[in-house]
Amino acid sequence: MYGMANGKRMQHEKRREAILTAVAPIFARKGLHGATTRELAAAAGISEALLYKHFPSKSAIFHALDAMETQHALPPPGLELILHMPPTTGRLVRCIRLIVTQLLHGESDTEARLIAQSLLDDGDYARSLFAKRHQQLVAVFLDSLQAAAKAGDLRKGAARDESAFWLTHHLALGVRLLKLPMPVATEWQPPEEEALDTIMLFVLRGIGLKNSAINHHYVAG
Amino acid sequence: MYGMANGKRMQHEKRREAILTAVAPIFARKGLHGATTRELAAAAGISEALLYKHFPSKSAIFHALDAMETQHALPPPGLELILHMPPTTGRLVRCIRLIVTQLLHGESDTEARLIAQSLLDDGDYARSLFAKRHQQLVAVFLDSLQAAAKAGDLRKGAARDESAFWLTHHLALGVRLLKLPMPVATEWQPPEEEALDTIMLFVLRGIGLKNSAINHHYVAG
DNA sequence: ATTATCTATAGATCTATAGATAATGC
DNA sequence: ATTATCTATAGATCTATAGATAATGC
Repeated sequence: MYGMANGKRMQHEKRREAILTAVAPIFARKGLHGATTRELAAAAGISEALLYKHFPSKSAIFHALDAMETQHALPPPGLELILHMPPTTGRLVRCIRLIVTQLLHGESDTEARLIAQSLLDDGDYARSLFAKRHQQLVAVFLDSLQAAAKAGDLRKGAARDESAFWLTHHLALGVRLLKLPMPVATEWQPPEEEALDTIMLFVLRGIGLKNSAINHHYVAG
Repeated sequence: MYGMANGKRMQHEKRREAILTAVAPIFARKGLHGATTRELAAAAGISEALLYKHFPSKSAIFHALDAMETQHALPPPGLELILHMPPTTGRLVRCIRLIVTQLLHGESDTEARLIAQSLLDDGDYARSLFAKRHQQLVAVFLDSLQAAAKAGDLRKGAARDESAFWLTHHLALGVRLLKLPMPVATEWQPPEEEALDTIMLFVLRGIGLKNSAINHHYVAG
């Protein structure tokens, strides 16, 4: 019984990608050390030997996966739109909504788990993913924050630097990570739409927007 | 060369605790599956065989560790004080500061990692830890929020339910988890005091406190 | 006499490779 | 003829246990 098991033979490059895609949930759940080559091969529907035709070691697969995920990390839908808007309070609100929804709903469990795994390890993956994702977004955020300040939409004492961006980011990421296990790890479990709304208002107030600006630029739901 | 290696012989119960304490950083970093019994024994300074005199399996050690950490989870210093204050805006601010500092500075890397490991697994540990830690605190928080509302210290639209508590909690936890890897996984890296201050102000605004109330009840640094 | 501890090891599992086979492409 | 794939397996490591020894407590 030598030869192919399932009759599907792929080109080298295709197979390589298929492996990385299939293997992601395993690494995401168990981490580099917890995942076994047997599990990885089973998930990819191939023999363990074939894994090693494509990668020299288990950790090479893991790092190739990180690289692929980073490369495939698309700018969130809606970024293009925002990039070409003039800097205003309205753009600031859209920018924040973008960050929050991307982390909260735009990310699969597997992606979120890979971030958490990275934080428990050397952080390389999280760092390069954030760098790639938010490079443009931070600039847009700061521009718009500046504009909001000039328009008089910020309360006294509101921060004008990137801290507001990163607190928004970290809050959304924190909420996302706490939703990972089943059942969820927190008592606070509102339905999706309500959660988004609550977080958005918390953040908009948190960065120092006045009520008038919030009411004008943010529409719930 | 049979017998003792380091000449230290302990009573059963003492040794059990010593094992769990010594083993915590290993499980925290590598997780249940990533840690090997060899590493665990080495960390505890004993033979692998002795591990199995105290616990029936590796995962039993892991769960015993979770149980110990949950049990040892002390109410944060300062809780006692707050419990006996009358519900006011001032108490609300102290309560928030307590949550934030406990997560941000009151928690070792090992403890924070165990939480993250739990979120990647079944979440049981995180859930029971939070339940134990915050049981009293949530009630205090809600009381005080109510009082702040009555005193006219809340802006229009501010939430009156536990969502404010949990967003505070999740933000602080998120920031803490992102600080785990070396180097840190985020571009935003202010010194400790500045970070605390920035987060506190973000949260106090986020839950809807008016500027007057913030200025009156929160003193930076 | 009891018990805390060790060394040694069995058996399972895991990582990685060698060598064979079947599908593809010329 | 090349290459994608498999089976089989070596060698390392891992989990857990058996059986021996040394310290403690009576």
